[in-house]
Formats: sequence, structure tokens, C-alpha cells
Amino acid sequence: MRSAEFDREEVLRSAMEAFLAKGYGKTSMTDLKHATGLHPGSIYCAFENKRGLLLASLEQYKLDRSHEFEYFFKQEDSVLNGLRSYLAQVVKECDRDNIKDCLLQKALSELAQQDEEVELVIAESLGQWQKGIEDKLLQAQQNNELTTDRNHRELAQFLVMGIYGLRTFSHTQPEKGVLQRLANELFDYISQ
Amino acid sequence: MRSAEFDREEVLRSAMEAFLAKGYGKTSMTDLKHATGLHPGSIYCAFENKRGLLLASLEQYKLDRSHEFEYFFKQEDSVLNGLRSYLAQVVKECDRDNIKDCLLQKALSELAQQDEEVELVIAESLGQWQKGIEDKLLQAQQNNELTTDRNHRELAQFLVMGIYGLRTFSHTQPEKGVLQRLANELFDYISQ
DNA sequence: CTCAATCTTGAATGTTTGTTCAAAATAAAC
DNA sequence: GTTTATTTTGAACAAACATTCAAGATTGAG
Repeated sequence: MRSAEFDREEVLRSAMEAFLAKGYGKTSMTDLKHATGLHPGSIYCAFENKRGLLLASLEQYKLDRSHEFEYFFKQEDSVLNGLRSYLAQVVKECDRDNIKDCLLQKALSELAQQDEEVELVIAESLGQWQKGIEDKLLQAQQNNELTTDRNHRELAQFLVMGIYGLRTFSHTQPEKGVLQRLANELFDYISQ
Repeated sequence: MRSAEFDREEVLRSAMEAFLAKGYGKTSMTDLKHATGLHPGSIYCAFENKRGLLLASLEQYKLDRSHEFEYFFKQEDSVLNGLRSYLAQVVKECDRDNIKDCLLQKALSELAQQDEEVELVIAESLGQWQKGIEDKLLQAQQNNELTTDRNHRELAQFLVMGIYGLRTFSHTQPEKGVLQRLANELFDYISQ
């Protein structure tokens, strides 16, 4: 018997970074070897192949971001404040020099129409994220934090669309002031 | 002397389709040969290399979409109606089975941080598009079609963000009803 | 300490890639 | 019709790619 030497989550987070930096297709096994510290054979032993490593990375990414998401709401005294600080975090990510992207969104853009299974897995994860926002908005309505009677599901869809758009927008116009204002507009639209 | 046998715009539109279907990286020269009907040598003679073909395709795409954009406003009796039918067109594109994407947005997602020059060219084109929307909104304000006193530039930024987001959203939730409602919400937000 | 099971290593493999180039084909000029 | 300039053709090339695998290293059990 012998146990694996590497830490799975660490490896997956390194792989995420590599995929985010170059995209799935342009990230070579050599890149992944350098990023993770694992030799090709080990990667194939642990994740089947490059695509398997992507799938595992996407799953880990979803988990990480989901925990982070919940954390914003635990930190704040109201749902709306949680949402506000979550949006501030998105703006902060968009303001980075190198990697502005969300791995799910980037991989979806690259692999939609290329790999149906990956596309489905990503759509599922993004759907869960949307559901998370939906739940928060429902909760806010029940707390009377939201005066609007608009459907919380439709509000969540609009917000999700806005965040997708904000991430893309940041590639063409990265000034933080503009991004923050757009995020504020989104927040105001939701919270009425 | 001898003139080229192929029609440049036709070739570029075929190349666009290929790049849209597979993304730049995954579109091989063989794919491009089949799509355009040009042999590798001819492509290299006319466009320098694969990247040159992409740049030329992006330029042609910008021109085509820009003309299309203006057409919507010439067809309608008011700026706001022009905007409405333009948004309907975006929804229609998002509703397609195969290719939902805007080439500029897709290529930007793939090549940001990979090819600075291409990134710049794309950002420039998208900036011109945004400026076009900005001008329409200013015009609408001058026509008293818009009662809001909100800055037309900021409104344009919000709308552009929304359209980026709508295109991404359509990959995860392609039901036309939802997309149309989101587009309507965007329109209402702009037109007050 | 020994053995067996498993993981790690990295060179080798067969594809596929973008690109080149010399020969063939073609169109215009005279 | 001949010439000349240019394009078209597609085979050939080296580089890069994901993947495999057999040998070596390491771990834990008995």
C-alpha cells in the first residue's frame, strides 16, 4: 500500500489557475505539470486525462465559490448587505490585472458546442449559483428587506445576467469606478 | 498578372462561422480550408497566417454588424423602436441552436491575456459599438423620447453590460421566453 | 526486514498542429 | 500566341500536443 503524495485540493486549485490563465485548450500538459507539480503519469493516474482534470477543477471551483458566497451572508447583518458585499467582491475580481474571469463562465464560453458533457456540468453549477441568489432574494423578501413584490426568481435571473455582463465588460473597460457604478446600478435595480 | 479567384468578403464570412463554431484555437487550418475553400497556401498568401485571417475576420464582422445595427434604426420610426427591434434581434441570435455567440465577445474571452494586440483590436470594436448605442440614446433624449435625465453614456454602459450578460445567460438557460423578458427588462430600464 | 502493492517518473509514441515551398495552373499584357 | 507575373495547389516539415508505459521509488503490512 501507498498513499498519494499530493494534496488533491491544492492540485486542483493550481490547475484552476492554469486553466484560467490560458483557457482549457491552450493549457498544455506541460503547463499543468509545472502548475501542479505533478508529472503527466500522476495526472493520468489520478484524473484519467486532461479533460478529467478540468472536470475535477470545475467541481472544486464550484465548491470553493459556493462556500465563499455563503460566507458573505454570514458576515453581514442583513441579506441585502450580504448581497452588497458579494457584488463588491465581484467588482474586486474584475479589477484584477491578470485574471478577471470566473472559471465556469470562461470554460463555458470555450467549450459550449465543443463538449456537451462539460457544457452540461457547467450549466448545472451556474444554475446552482443562480438558485443560491434566488434563495437569498426570497429570504430578503420574507425579512421585509425588499419592498418590491417582483418575483424573486426573475430578479435573480436579471442579477445573474448582470454579473455575467459585468465580467465581460471589465475586459473592455477595466476602470474600477465604472464597474463599481454598474454593480451599484444592478444592486439598486434588485433592491428597488 | 492574375487576379485572386476568391471573394474576400465571402471567405471572411466563412472564416467567421468556423471561428464561431469552434473558437479560434480549436479551428484548425484544415477546418479553415474546408470552410473557406481556400488551400493553406492561398490563406497564407492573402492573410499572412491563421492569426491574420482572424484579424481580418474580426474587422469584417465589425463592419457587417455595424451596418446591421444602423439598419434597425433606419427601419423604425423612432430611436426607441429601433432599439427595441435591435434587442429583439439579439434575443433571436441567443435563441439559435448552434451559434449563439458574438464573435467579438467569444474571441475576447478566448484571447484576453493571450494576445494583447487582438485583445486591443476587439476592445476597440466593442468600444465603437458601445459608442453607437450611446449616440442613439443621446438622440432619443434630444427627441424627447427619453424622459429620464440620466446620463446617456452611463445608460449605454449598462445596456452593453446587459447584452453581454444576456448572451452568456443564453448558454445556461436558452428558453426564449426568459431571454425575451430579460431583454424587455433591459429596455425598460433604459427607456424608464 | 521483507514483500507486495501502489505511486512516481520521464522518456517514447503516434497524432495533429501551423507553416512553408516548389511545381503547376491561370489570367492579363503585349 | 507568347510571355510574364501572380495565384493555386497539396505534399512535406518541424514543432507541439495528449497520452502511454515500463522501470524505479516509496509506503505500509505482516
